[in-house]
Amino acid sequence: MARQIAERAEIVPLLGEVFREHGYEGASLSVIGKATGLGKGSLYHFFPGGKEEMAAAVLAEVDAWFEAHIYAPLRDETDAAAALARTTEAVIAYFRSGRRVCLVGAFALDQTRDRFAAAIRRYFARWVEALAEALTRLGRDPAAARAAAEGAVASLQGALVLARATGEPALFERVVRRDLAALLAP
Amino acid sequence: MARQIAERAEIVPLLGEVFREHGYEGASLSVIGKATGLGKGSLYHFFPGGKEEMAAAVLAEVDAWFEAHIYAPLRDETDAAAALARTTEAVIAYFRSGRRVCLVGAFALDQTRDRFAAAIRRYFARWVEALAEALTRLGRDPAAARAAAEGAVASLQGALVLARATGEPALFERVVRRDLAALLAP
DNA sequence: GTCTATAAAGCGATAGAC
DNA sequence: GTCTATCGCTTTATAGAC
Repeated sequence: MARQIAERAEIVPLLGEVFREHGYEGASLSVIGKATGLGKGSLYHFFPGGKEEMAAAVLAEVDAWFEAHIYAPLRDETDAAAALARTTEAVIAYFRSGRRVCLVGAFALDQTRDRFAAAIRRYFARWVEALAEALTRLGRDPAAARAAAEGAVASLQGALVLARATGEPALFERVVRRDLAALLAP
Repeated sequence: MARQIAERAEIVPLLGEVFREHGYEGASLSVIGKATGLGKGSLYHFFPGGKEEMAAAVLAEVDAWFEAHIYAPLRDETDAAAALARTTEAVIAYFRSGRRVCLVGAFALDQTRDRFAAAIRRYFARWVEALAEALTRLGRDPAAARAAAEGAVASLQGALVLARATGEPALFERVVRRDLAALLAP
C-alpha cells in the first residue's frame, strides 16, 4: 500500500502545524515524519534543502494566504469598514480562535529570525501597511492610521501569546474584537 | 587560573540571556557553556537537574523581579497613576527598549510551555491581576479594569514580537507609551 | 515515490581526575 | 569547583534498494 500523499502542496500545511507547535528547533525530522506520515526519503524527495526548505515553503504559503485574504482586501476594497470587519473574522478563524499560534511571530522571537529575516519582516510590514491603508480610507490621517495599525497588529500577536500562555484561547477573540471596535469607532 | 564565577546567582542572569536569544530547544549546553564560560562539569555542579533546572532557575528569578518591581507596586502603592507610570518605565528598561525578548512569552509559544506551564501561567495571570488592581484603584469598574489590563499586557507582548520581527526596537517603546497614556486617560 | 540503512555530527548527561 | 573524556541517544542528511 503506497502513500496517499503525492504532492508537495498537500504536505506544506502539515509542516505548518508542526512548526507552529514545536518551533523551528523543536520540529525534528522524526516529529515531521510522524505528522506527515512520510519517511525521511520522501521528505527529502519533496524538499531537497531539508528542514530549512520546508520552513521556507510554509512561510511562502502563509504569505500567500495573508496576501489573498487579509492584505489585498484591506488595501483594495471600497468599503474599508466592511473589509476591516471581514478580515478580522478571517484572522480569528485562521488562528482557530486563539488555539493556533502565529508561526511568523514564533520564528521572530529566537535565532530562527536570522534564518528567515526577510520573510518575517515582510509579513509584519505588509500587515501593518495594509491595515494603515484601510484606516486612512476610513478618514484617519496617515500618521494616526499607521500608529493605530501597528498597535492593532501588536495587540493581536500578544493576544496569541497570552491565550496560549494562560491556556485560555477565548482571550484572543476577546482582545481582537475589542480592538476592531476601537478601530472602527475611535 | 580558576574560574571567577563561584555562585549560582551570578550564572542565572547569563542563562536568562541565552534562553531569551535561542529559546529552550536552541539553547544547547555548548552555547550555554560559551555564554557562561563554564564547562559542563561546572554547570552540572550548580544545576544537577541539567537544562531544565537552569531554565526553572531563570523563570524563578524573572518571577521574583516582576513581583518586586512591577506587581507589588501596582497592587500596593497609594498613588495608582504614579505606580502605573513608574512600572511602565521599569518594564521598558527591563526589555531594553524593545531589544530584549520576553522569556516567558517565548517559552509559551512552543512545546516548552508544557514543561513550565505553571510558572508561565502564573507570570501572566499575576501581571494582569496587578494591573487590573491598579486600574480599579484609579476608578475603573473591576470588569473594565480587567479587560483593559489584559489588553495592555497583550499589547506589550505583541510589541516585543513586532519590534524583534521588524528589527525596529523603537516600536516597542512607542506602543507601550501609547498604551500607558490610554490607560491613564480613558 | 517511498522505504531502510547508514554516516557524521551534535545532543544532554555522567564519571572521575585534579 | 572545574576540567576532559566518554557514554548513549538523537539529530540532519545521504545512499541505494525497491
